[in-house]
Order: sequence, then structure tokens, then C-alpha cells
Amino acid sequence: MRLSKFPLHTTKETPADAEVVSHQLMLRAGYIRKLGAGLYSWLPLGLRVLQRIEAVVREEMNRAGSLELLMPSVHPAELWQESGRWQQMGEEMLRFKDRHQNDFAYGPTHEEVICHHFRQDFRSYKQLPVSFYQVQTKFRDERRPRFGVMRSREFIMKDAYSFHMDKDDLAREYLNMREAYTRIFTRLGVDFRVVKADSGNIGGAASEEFHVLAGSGEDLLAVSDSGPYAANVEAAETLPSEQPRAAATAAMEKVSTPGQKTCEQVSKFLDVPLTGKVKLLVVQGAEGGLVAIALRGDHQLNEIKAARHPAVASPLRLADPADVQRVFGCEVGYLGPVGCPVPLIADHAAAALADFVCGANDNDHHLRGVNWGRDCAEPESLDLRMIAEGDPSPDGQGAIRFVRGIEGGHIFQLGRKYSTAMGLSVLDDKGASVTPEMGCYGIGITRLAAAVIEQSFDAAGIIWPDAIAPFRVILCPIGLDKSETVRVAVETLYGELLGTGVDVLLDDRGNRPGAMFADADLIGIPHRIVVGDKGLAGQQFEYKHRRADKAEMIAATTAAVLEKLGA
RNA sequence: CGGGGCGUAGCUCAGCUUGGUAGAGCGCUUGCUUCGGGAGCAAGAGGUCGCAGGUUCGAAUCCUGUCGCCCCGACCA
Repeated sequence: MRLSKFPLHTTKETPADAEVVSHQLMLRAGYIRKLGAGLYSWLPLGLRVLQRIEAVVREEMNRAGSLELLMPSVHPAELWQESGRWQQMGEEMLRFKDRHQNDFAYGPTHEEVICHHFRQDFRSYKQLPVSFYQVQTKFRDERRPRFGVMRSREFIMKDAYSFHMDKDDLAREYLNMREAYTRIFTRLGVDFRVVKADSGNIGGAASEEFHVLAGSGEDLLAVSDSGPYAANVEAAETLPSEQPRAAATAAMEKVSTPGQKTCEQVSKFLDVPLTGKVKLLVVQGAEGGLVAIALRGDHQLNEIKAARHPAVASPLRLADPADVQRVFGCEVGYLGPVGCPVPLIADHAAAALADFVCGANDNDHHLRGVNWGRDCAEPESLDLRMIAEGDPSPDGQGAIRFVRGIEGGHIFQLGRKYSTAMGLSVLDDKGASVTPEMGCYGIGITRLAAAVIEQSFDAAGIIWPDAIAPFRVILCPIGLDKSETVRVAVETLYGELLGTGVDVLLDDRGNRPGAMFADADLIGIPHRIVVGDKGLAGQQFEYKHRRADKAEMIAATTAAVLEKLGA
């Protein structure tokens, strides 16, 4: 491609409304342009990157035995009503009516649609297992789109769905996809981690996320400092202490704590560590009523874990303070397990405390020297809290530290949630009806483009890995319109590179060298060849990798250039 | 959804407090000179000041409404 015929719109100034570097650089380098909140156009340069990513994804999906198809982005409401998600999805799903006043949704995901097609055509165990994928535009009406294409409303996703006769075969395919994803992320040249995940409202059992590690990532990951453990903090389990609970030594005592409502205040006021305090959160119960949850003072509730408890309403909702006042007879801030008027469950760490401090269920008063089993009922003890930095890794190897990641892929074993809801069934080899097991597997194509940049840039601009660079090499002729020698040399090289199938960009705009180099660096082409009279005098081109500090001289031949490109 | 902020030239922004006929830098066009890390000089083109209403002799500026965009927060005990 000749830059004289390729619209390249770069800017020196950083757009005001871009927060993260990937967003800034994609705008500055002319990869994307904003159309509205969470809506971006991909300019020719940017589209090339998307197509590169898609190509890698397609190759590996095909290799893994998945079959590409294409489903509509607009879905009839009936399908979503059938699965129950028409109600569940909430505002995130964009809904509209057609001219006949029928309801439709712009598909945020395609489980319902693929299930519908499956039941149209699949009858026999002989047709299973089967796996389909598509690369399709999705729309999720995010409450707050941000960070450019990293969290946009419209985005391109590769989503795949597999169908199986039993759980074992689903587990096999899950591993197959896990390997395919690992190959994809490796080929894209990113530093990534596979982490245990919560399956969210999509439902199902096993689930892992592929995270591109980056400080600007929106997800917090709990990883072991010395073992393989890695989980999204939402999903990270915590272990009960191996030490038995200490024996009670203190007598329970009511103390006045006027105005001390938070754990921090009480801790300071009574001079006891946060780790010696039990706090009580009150949430809506599953069947009306309230449920109390006891946590150690320094711990945070994990809402996902709590909502899984059968007595707790799902999704989790904190109790209205007025209801708490009515039932407990005191303000939130003075709640405690002694005389707790509602069912109580406790996190392992809170249940392991002895001689602890807690609210007295009486305004402006707390209790100290409280012990489970003696002063109040022994609680049901389970894992309810967020994992914290410094906690032992749940697999017993090392301690937890937090890192940030960008979720680029997610694999699920869905089980039969959708196949049941959508009425799928096939006959097995004995003629019995079986509801197939399902898996689903997603990769955020547009998000990955941004994620790669978050990991690979410098002060001058983007640094693309070879695998997804819009062009592999850029030719920068110095004094193109003055020197016939340069013109002939660069045109020859350009033609020969094209002939070998290399994606080559020729900067034939006649710019000054500084402007040429600045653009080349900003748009992030990994290899650069400078052709100038100086070098040609010694039969040499100048080669520089985008990451290298300095250029080097190579023989002025196409073969020497190809060798540098690793082609 | 709650809170805050911003809409003025293609881009980044000033002007608004104290109403008086619209500005800078970058970019763009033309010419000359330059030519190995975003060149210099000169001459130009380019804006219904988001939109609608109101106040006023007069509104980018004041008032009301509306639309769009950005940021923070969304659960604490």
C-alpha cells in the first residue's frame, strides 16, 4: 500500500476525552473514530488490525474443529422470552419494535438463537458433538461505556457454542477450547493469564477468563505469588483457617460507644484491631424477611458468594435501613450476632474469632469479649467474603496478590440451562431423549485490539506485534522527489516485497524524514526500512525494529530485508 | 440511576465573571526557501458559538428548556 493513496489521519494532540493510552493512541494514530457514546468506526488502518485478529481466531477455531456460521444481530423477542432472559437482562439489552409493533432485541449474545437452530436440525446422538462459532457485532447498552473500544456498547465478538451428549464430552471440549484460546492469545503476542471466573448471569458451572494483564484493566485478579492459582477476585474462594478457634477467655461486656458506627471508628475507639471485630450486614432473604451475614471487621462481602446461599435473595440486595431499624431495634452500625432476631450466617473468618467485639443491637453500644456458642448461637460457617491481598492462596501454594487484567476471552461449561429452557432434545443410542450439554466460548475481538496496545506502546506510539500489525513493514524513502536513485531503489524494494506477499506500506507522500518517522512510530508498524542516498552510496538500507533503540545498516537487497522480517 | 463538568474553526482550547459585530496554536490551501526525528517565511480558506425559546437597542456571554458528550459513584454498616 502506498501512503499517498491510503488515508492516514494522525494527530499530535491527544484527544481530550480519551482516558487510557489505547484509546488515545487509536484516535491519534487514526485507527478509530467515535460516532457516539460507546460507538466507534474502524478506519481502514484499524480494520486491518481487526481482520488480523479475526484471522488468528478463525484459524485456531477451525483447527479446534468448530464450524463458522453467521447468525443475525437482531433477534425476535420470543426467543428471549422462552429462555426467560427477556425479563432478566434488564436495560443492558437494547430492545425495539419493528413496523408491525413486534418486539426485537439487538443481540448481546447468541445462546437463544443457536439453541433455536440446533433444535430445528439436530435429532440424533450421531450428530453430536458439534461446535459452531461466529464473528458478529453485538450490542450491550452498558450503563457506562468508557475507555474507547475496551468497553464500548457495540463491539465485535467471536462467540462459539458446543453441544454434547454428556458432561464428560462437554468437559473434553472445554479443554479443547481452553487450548485453542491459549494458542490464540499466545499468537497475538500478549502477556495473559487464565483465571477462574464467576459465570455471571449467563449461568453454568465451570468457567475461566483469559485476561490480558494491564494496569488499566477493569478486572481485579487474585493470583498466587508463587503458585499457579489465578482467579477473578469475584470468584476467588477463601479457605477457613486451619487453626482451631481460640478458647474464650473474656467475659462478655457491654460498652458505650456513642456515635461510633463504622468498624474503623469502633476499632479506634475501643483500641481493638479490625481483625478482632465482627460486623453484621443485613440482606434480603430469599423468601422475604431478612438474613444477617457476619464478617470479620476488615473483610468485604462477596455478593456473588452470598447470593448463592439458599436463604439469601439472588441477586443480593441489602436490607432497607428502615427495615433493619424495625427488626433489630437499632441503627445499622450497632448490629451484632448476640440476640440477632433474624437467621445468621457467618464467613469462616468471622466464625473463627473468639473474644470479639461486635454491635450490641442497641444504639451507641457495642459488646466486647463475645464468643460464639457461649453468648450467641454457633453460626453456620461458610465462604462469604472477598479474598484479600496477603491471604493464603486457596490451592495452598503461596500468598495472594492482586493484579489487573482486561478480559479478552471467557469459556463456560453452560450445562443444560439453555438446552432445557429452549427445549432441545436428541435421541441417544437406546432411543431415549437426552437434553444436550452446552458450552459457550467468547473472545472480544475489538477489545483485544485495545488490550494489545495497553500492553505494547511507548512515548512515540503503538508497538504492534507482527501477528496483528496492520502492515508488517514501512518503507521510508528520504528525498524521494529529489533523488532518482532513492526512487528507483525504494520502488524496486516495494514491488519485490509485494511480490512475496509481505504487507508493506510505502510512505511516498514526500514528507520530511521527521514527520515520516513520527507517523511510522505512532501507528506502530513493527519493521521500518529507510532508503536514502547516504545508505545507498554504500549499497545499504537502514533497518529498525519498532522496539529497538537504534537502527542498523543492512545490505540494500530485498533478500536482506526479508531476512529481517523473519519472512 | 445519583453527583459533577463540558459543548466556540477539522483537532486542542481561549473569550463568558463585567452583553457591543469571533480569537490562538495545530491542521488545511498556494508560493518561495528547506529536507535524516513532527521545518521557516509570506499569503489564504475555514465558525448559524450544540439546539430551541426568553430577556435586551444588541446575546458565544444573562435566563429557561432540551439534546449530546465526558468524569466520579452505585452500596455502606
